[in-house]
This record gives sequence, structure tokens and C-alpha cells, in this order.
Amino acid sequence: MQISLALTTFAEKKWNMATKGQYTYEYPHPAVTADCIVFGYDGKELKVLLIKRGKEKDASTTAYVGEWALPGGFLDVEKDKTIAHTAARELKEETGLKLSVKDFKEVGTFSDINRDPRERVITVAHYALVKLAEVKAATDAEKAEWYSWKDIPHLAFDHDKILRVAFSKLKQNIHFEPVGFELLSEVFTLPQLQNLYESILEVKFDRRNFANKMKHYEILSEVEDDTPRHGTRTPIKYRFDKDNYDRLKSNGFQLEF
Amino acid sequence: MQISLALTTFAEKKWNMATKGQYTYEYPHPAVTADCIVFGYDGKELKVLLIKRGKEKDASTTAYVGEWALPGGFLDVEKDKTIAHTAARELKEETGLKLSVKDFKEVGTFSDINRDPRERVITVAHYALVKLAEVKAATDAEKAEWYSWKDIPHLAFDHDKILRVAFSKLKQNIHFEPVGFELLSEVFTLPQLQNLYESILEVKFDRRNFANKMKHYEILSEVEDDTPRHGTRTPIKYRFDKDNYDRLKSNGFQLEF
DNA sequence: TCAAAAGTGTTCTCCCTACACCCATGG
DNA sequence: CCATGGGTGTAGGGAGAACACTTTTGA
Repeated sequence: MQISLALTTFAEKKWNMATKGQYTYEYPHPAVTADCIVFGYDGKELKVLLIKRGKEKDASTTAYVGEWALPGGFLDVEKDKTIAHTAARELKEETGLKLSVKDFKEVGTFSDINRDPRERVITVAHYALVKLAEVKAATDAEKAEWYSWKDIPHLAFDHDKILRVAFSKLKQNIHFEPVGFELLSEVFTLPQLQNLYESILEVKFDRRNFANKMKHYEILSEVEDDTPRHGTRTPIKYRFDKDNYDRLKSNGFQLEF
Repeated sequence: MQISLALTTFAEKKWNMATKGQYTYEYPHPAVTADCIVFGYDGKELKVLLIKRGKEKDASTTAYVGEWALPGGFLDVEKDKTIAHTAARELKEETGLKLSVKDFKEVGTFSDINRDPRERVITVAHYALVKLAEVKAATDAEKAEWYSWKDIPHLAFDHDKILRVAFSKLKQNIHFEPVGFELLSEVFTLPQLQNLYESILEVKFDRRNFANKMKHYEILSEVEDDTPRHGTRTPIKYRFDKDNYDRLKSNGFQLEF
């Protein structure tokens, strides 16, 4: 719906400009976009959702055609209640992924005067954390692709920089946010949780210490498995204890690593 | 310079609109502003720099005339290299305070569709920390006023909300940033430093534990006073040991409170 | 003279860290 | 059968938290 509107606007640009003086201001305005950094985790690696630019837009008005980029697009001045709504709407349009507005956390504003060759464009970057297993089917493989964090291609515009900043924000927020909740599937193992923290924080932890600390927080509860474990080779499955987590959080807690 | 340009644009709005079709886009663009939250500390209380709106602009085009607000203003699409440059430029124009672009830390974007009654305006809030004693003389008392944090009046637009968010960002960043360096005058006392941390974190510390911890970091050095202290009633003066602080910081340290 | 402000040191506890062995599975 | 992956417990050290008394000055 929104896509077709954007397409029309772009396609009609030439005669619009000549015949209608559509939107006029007494001093220059920048264009404003929202970009999305969607992080996913498959139990092994941290991943990011990227799109290939220009597949379906008029190439003459689209920069960086054929390059990989972060999903995102222009603020709808009349309809988007906030810039986070822009992020959610554009993500849906470009990748099929439907997230709630409050799943987006603001990363920051990128406003370098020449960051877009077409006109002055200011972008507000947002990141979101998703359970990869649960959303993979919902992402439109025609347009979007999940890239391993360690294997990201060069991106269009200043999106390389935006991605780096988004990752460092995630790295900071991991101390205050329930990152595990949001990235892991509902049932997970301790090694998976540890690997996730190690991926984001870019450090290695001692297995025993990590397990001790996690147990100490009392936010994990064992999932009783149908198949009784014989050895220790197959890891124990856990799920988050949301009640305990919420109680900790409301007391102003902080995950320390 | 920029002020006169803005004034002209505003004053000429009516006939500009009619005679010139100045800046036209094929789809609507929002206006973009930068707002500044300047925190200062006088050794007793945390303060914020506010301006009174509309004293010198055409009232018919200015919203919230006569109310207090955060300093800030519109992005100059052609000249401001980044939105932080907007913040620095507008702060200078509106309050006389001249800060470097890198003194501003981004707080976030405020984009509610109705936050400005005139047109869609998105603002990027920035905070800055200044040594109140050193800049007080430089702020234009005609236009701007320093308000104690505990005594802030109701503000125009959504600036109340912006201020709250800025303060909570400051509260977070205090764990990673040398807030003392930036807010305290060069020479200060331990009680002042403690009071500053208590003001920002909204907690009380035990005097002895606070002193122990600070000494342990080895980032304070005593300033030998000309007048030898008789009793303990007059506090010892310190300055920051920048070398030690930088060394700690480069090793990835974190102030814990 | 009394209240308020500032300096100082010790003990206890808890959490973080370092560290090694066993078991089961799959190749 | 051996390499890999996963589970588990303990001892030591360091840092945070709790805690009281003395001195001086200003009211």
C-alpha cells in the first residue's frame, strides 16, 4: 500500500515537477528517513537483515542501485505518527517482516551533509532484535537476506557506519536489556546463551562462571525434556523465567559481564 | 548572521509565499530542528539553560510565545554539516554560549506528528555539559537563564519530555563518561564531586565509601592550598589527574556507582 | 555552646575469577 | 578410541557496604 504510493511519487516525478508545484516551503527542508538494523540469532551466529537496492524502483531516481543496504525509507509526513512508525512500515514493505513500533530502539541520527547524493537526507537509525527461527519464514527472500555478522558486504550510503554504531549500541544495551529474551528462541541451551553474549560483547567467558552467574540471577528455568538425558553431551534446555526477570528489572538491576 | 537570515525569512513569509515558490519538493518534507539541553553545575545544584520564546521573532509565526523552552532551531540544509552543527550554531545565536560541535551528545529524536502546531517538525535533542562558573559570563542574560534542576518551569512544545529523556541519558552516561571533568570547575572539593554524582544519580552515598572509591581510582590529585588547613571544616581542594584518567579510560574502565 | 560540615579506617560479606575432572557421544 | 562438547564445585582475593568519632567553624 505504502509501496505503491512511493512508487507512484517516484515515477511521476518529472511531470509532477513541471505541472504541479506540490509541496513548497519558504526555506529548504531535508528529507527524513528511518533505517532499520534487524539483528537475529540462529543459535550459532548473530545475523543482520539486508536488502538489495533498486530492484523495483526507477533506477534514474535511486542511488546505489544493486548494492546491499539497510532496510528503510522516507518518513510519511502526513501518516507516520513517529519516526519509529516509519521504520516499522518500511521494514514491512521492504522485507515482509512485521514488527511492533516498540520493538525498535533508536540508534541515532545520521545527518552528514553529503551522505545522500540526491538531496539532503537525514536518517534516524533504529535497531530491533528478533528470534530468527520464528521470523525467517516471514521475511521475503526475494528482497531481503540474512547476513552473518562476520560476513557483511559493503553497504550503500553510510550504512556501514550506521551498522557499526548500531552494533555498539546493542553492545551497550546488553547490560540493561533482556537481550536473551528477544534474540533466542523460547527454548534454548546455556551454550547458546553464552555464545550469544560472546558474539555481542566480543569476548570469551569461562563456561562454569557463566553458568554460575546465570543461575545466580534465577531467571532461567529448566525445561523438562521428554527424553531423559543420559550423558551431558546433549545440553539442558531452558526457558526464561519472565516473572523473576521482571521482578529483578523493576528493582533496577543490571546484568554485569 | 544566521539570526538575521532567519528573521528575514520569517518576516518575509507572507509575500514570499505569494511571489516566490521558493523550495519545492515532489513529496512533503518535515522541518528539522536541533534542541540543546545544556547542563551546568555550580558546586551546589545541577542547572539547565533555558530561553524565553518569541521575544524577538514575529509572534504570528512563532508558537508558544513567552514560554520557556530549550534553546534550538532549524537545520540549515545548505550550511550545517551535521545536525550537531545546528545545535552548536543555534545555541550560540540564542544564548551567546559558544560550544564545540563535539561537546554535544545526542539524546534522541522526537518526532510526534503533532509536537509542533505549525507544521511537522522533527527535532534531534543534544545535551552538553559545561563548567557553570566559566561560562556564566558568556551567556546572554537578556535571552537565557540558568534554572536549577529542581525548579524547572513548564516548557513549550514537548520540551518537558525532551528534558526528562536528556537527564536520563546523562544518568546512564555517567557510568562511562568523565562527567566530573566536564561539569566541575578545575579545582573542586570532594563534597562537591559527591554532591554532583548524587544530584545526577538521585541517590545518597556514604561519605567515607565515596572518598575511598575515588581515591582508589587515583584520578584526583590534591591542590596544595596557600592557606594551611587548621581543622577539617574547610574541605581539601582537588583537581582531576587527566593522565591517569585517560590511562584508565583507554583500558576500558567503567565508573561504578 | 551547639549544630553542621568534613576528614578518616576497619571489618565483613559477597561476588567475580581462576581452575580440573568426568561423562557421553559421534566420527 | 579419541576428540569434542557439556555439565559441575571450590577456594581465594578484592571491592563494595556498613559503620563512629574527632575537629572546627559559624550561628
